[in-house]
Amino acid sequence: MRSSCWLSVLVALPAHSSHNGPLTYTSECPLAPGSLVRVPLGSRDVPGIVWGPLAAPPDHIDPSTLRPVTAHLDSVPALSPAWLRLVDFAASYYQRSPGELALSVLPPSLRDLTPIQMGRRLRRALPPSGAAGSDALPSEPARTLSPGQAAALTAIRDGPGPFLVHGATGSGKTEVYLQAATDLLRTDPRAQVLFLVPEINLTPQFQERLVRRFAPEFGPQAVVTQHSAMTPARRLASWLAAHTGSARVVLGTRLAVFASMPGLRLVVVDEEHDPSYKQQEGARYSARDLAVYRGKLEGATVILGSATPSLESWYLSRPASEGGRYLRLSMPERIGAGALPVVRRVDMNRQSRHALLSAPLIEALRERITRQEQSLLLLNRRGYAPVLHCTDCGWKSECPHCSAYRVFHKHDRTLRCHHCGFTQPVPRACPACGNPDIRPLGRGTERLEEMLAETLSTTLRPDGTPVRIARIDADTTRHTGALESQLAAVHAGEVDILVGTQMVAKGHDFRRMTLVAAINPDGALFSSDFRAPERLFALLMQAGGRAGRDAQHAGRSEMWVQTFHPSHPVFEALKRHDYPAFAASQLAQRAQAGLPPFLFQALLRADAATQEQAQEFLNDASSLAEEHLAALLGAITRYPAVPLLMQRVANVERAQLLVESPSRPALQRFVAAWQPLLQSLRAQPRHRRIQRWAVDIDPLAI
DNA sequence: AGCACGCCGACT
DNA sequence: GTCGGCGTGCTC
Repeated sequence: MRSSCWLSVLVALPAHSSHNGPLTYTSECPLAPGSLVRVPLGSRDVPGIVWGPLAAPPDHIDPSTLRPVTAHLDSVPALSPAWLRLVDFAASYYQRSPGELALSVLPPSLRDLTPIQMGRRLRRALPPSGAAGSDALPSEPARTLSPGQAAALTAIRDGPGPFLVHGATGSGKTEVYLQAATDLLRTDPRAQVLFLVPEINLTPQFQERLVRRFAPEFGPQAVVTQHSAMTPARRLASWLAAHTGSARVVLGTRLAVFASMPGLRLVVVDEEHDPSYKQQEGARYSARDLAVYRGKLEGATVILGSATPSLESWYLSRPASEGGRYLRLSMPERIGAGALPVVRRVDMNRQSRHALLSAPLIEALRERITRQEQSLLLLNRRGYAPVLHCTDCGWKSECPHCSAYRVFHKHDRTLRCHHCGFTQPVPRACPACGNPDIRPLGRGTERLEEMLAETLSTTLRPDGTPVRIARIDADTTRHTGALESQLAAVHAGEVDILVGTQMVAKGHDFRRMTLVAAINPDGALFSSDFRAPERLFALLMQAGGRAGRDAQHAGRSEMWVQTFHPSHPVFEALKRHDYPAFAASQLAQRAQAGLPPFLFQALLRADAATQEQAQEFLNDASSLAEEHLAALLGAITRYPAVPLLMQRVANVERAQLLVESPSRPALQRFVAAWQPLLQSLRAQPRHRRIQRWAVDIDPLAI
């Protein structure tokens, strides 16, 4: 047997290993780019992806040391050139090795199975869909479009895009996506459509709707889902269905932006402003931004949709005459259910000093109970109280491992760190001075639920039974299925007042809910995070959208905001449901302060045992850039290393260094040239104590 | 990232 | 005398 040709092959070596490009192997027969193979690497046998044929082995290497490809997974068709180009772009843009990125976005079974196991797996046909029981769902016909929807759909059919569909909750954005998709699926029997959503378990209604709409016309296997929480077998089956073209519609989370789809014609990014589209570890890619790039690469239409777009996308959708690159499609009217909720601000300066619930809000809750309507109270802190403190010596429940307080959870009497998980029983007396009088400080959802029960203990429902209060947060939904069953109870009308964190503000329609109240949203107003107001506005708009979607209750539904700053511009804009005005004022501030989207940012982050070690590494990296990359620094601003806001987590000190530039290409060139310097710096004995370092391009928080 | 090779402490 | 600690260094 003789090996007659050379191949470059991607393997999962990280960017900060000495060589991170494709490796060269020999093969008896030429293999197409995108073929899945297994190759020897040191003493291991690892999965690889054929990058391309090589006319001759690279000259820096002795050809006789080259090793042959071990196996070819020929039961799986090769990945397309377009897919390889997407991976190549993403790897270079986010500063990772192409091999590491490519292998990390494929289903694990594709990496782990040998050709024989794969062949066996493929013969044992498994229904690919994650949407089990789809045939039981009644079909849903296309709906008649409002003028606004029809105009948006026409624009999407005509133009190349990308499109930013801006429409309030209930304006019918989804129907526009569905009809745009239906068009393409009907015209071209090979066409495929990709729907991206922030969190799949928060949008079961969306998933059902896709199945009801597309399964009757395009077959029960036409819709598949892709997200990382699926079992390996299902994930593989879904991936293969998309890869072979048998699935026409793929619904997935950010990972699905890398779904292999040979017939991709349309990508929809729903709730495009949602931060979960940005991967927060490993390759820190933005699935929304990659979706736009992928659309351009493959000639597929891209639709971004939101009621509260990210300021980046909003700015990119300014008029083309001003440099905009997306086409903005606005759908202002709320269809069917009618009016948007009335926004009411409660000035907490006029309420009794430590009241968590203002008197008018309590009154409004009582009214809802009388009318047998539901209310939702949002408080973004789980647990009973965020801190426990000693009235005598001032001790506070700090976490010994993190720069954070441990949260008091009353139901199991524990102090828990929400960052590292460190949990202890609540001490009987102050650990510092022995004083038995230790008290909770501040309020979380658990305490709100308790206070509410006390406050309403004498209030009865019309049938004479007590008020039913439920709480949904990360603590009550720890077990699988718990979230679904609790939401089902709310939908079934078994709950009068729902207390929850922001996890209940997303995705769900609560038909009988006529009151949504933000209990204490002020924290975000004066946060050091410049994106905090944007996130607050999106959250409150989205939360308000939960209310009154049922025509029967429309017009009576209200969004309440308890605040010490009732005239703050965020709340003024919210009151008018005026996202464009809010965006305009935020953009003006961003432009003046020199912040994104008017410039581009990258973070260099480092973890070490001490803050000094971490910062030393970053500042040395900065000096190294000064020394060696002077020619690239023209349009670049570097800042000194600073501790992260959450400085220490699980005994690891974290620091970061911000780099920014008004020019994205200039920032790219600089960071790419910096990378090898950073690797050599990390290898120096002086920086041996650095535990991890990473580059974050377009960071969401600084 | 793995995994081997390599040179120093507590165990059968 | 070995088992094993994790510090450097290489992987086509």
